[in-house]
Amino acid sequence: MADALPATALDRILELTVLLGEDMTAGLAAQGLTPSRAHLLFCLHERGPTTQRDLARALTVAPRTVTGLVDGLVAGGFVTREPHPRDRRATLVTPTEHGAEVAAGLHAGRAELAARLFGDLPAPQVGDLVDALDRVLRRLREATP
Amino acid sequence: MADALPATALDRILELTVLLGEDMTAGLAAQGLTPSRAHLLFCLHERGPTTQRDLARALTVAPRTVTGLVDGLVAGGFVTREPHPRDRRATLVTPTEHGAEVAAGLHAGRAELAARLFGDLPAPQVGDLVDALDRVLRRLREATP
DNA sequence: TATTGTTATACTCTATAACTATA
DNA sequence: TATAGTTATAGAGTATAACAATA
Repeated sequence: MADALPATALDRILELTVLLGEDMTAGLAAQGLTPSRAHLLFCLHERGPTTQRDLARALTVAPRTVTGLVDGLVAGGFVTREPHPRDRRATLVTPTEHGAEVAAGLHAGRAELAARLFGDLPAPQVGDLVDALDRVLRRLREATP
Repeated sequence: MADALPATALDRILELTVLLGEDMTAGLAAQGLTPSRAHLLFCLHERGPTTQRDLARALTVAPRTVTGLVDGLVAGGFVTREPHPRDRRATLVTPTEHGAEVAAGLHAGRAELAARLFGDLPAPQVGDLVDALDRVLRRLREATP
């Protein structure tokens, strides 16, 4: 029991991971999205219409996985598959109006959650927290390249 | 762009979530475990031989899910199903010698990871980090009961 | 010949419902 | 009647391999 502080810090982060995951998954489910589909939709929101191939690369996921995710998003009315104007093999996954609104909402929701979690803290404390997390992230990347 | 600091803090935590998850999943996979199976094995390590029913309660998971997880752990030689001494309906999931060793290793690995991430930081800084995370966790629990 | 997206197959995790054996 | 664990079925996410159409 010489130094339990690091272990406590890790415990808190793991707990935060779980709670944050549950919170976000529940919020997404309320809109008819799974985390993976939301990730794809969000990606689309940033990049505009994109081929499935490029989506697979952007999400570091197998092409087959994108087929399934897009199938689900099409069924839910979030995106459509449009023909690529110059490559008849490819399809351009394109957000519908509804999909674009939801994606914008996700973006706003993220800022809202951040405000809920950190908005009340004095800025210097949030700054210190960010610095500490940066250090931890750096160490994690060093050991796991 | 009035106050991007909370958003940055959330970004860091989400990134940490992803990296930590990958790091742990890879470590578990190297030992032939998935995260869910490791969770069950770890639970068993803390409680000793346990019925599947109680495992389902402890992991907040459907009984059927426990059947599948235990099937996998039995196939991997981590646990066995032993008859319950007083209730012939129930089985006591029991770690094998190998399973107990792996579980102990998981425990040690967690402390190691904590040291890797936070061991070099001065104790007061780690303390501040824990405090900040506690505050965030409290807010998350308040809003999501 | 290389690339895009598909079908086919398989595995993990999860859930609900119906069933068996036991309490 | 209630409980423990199973089978049966289902759906999400992921992966690999083989294949079609197109480049």
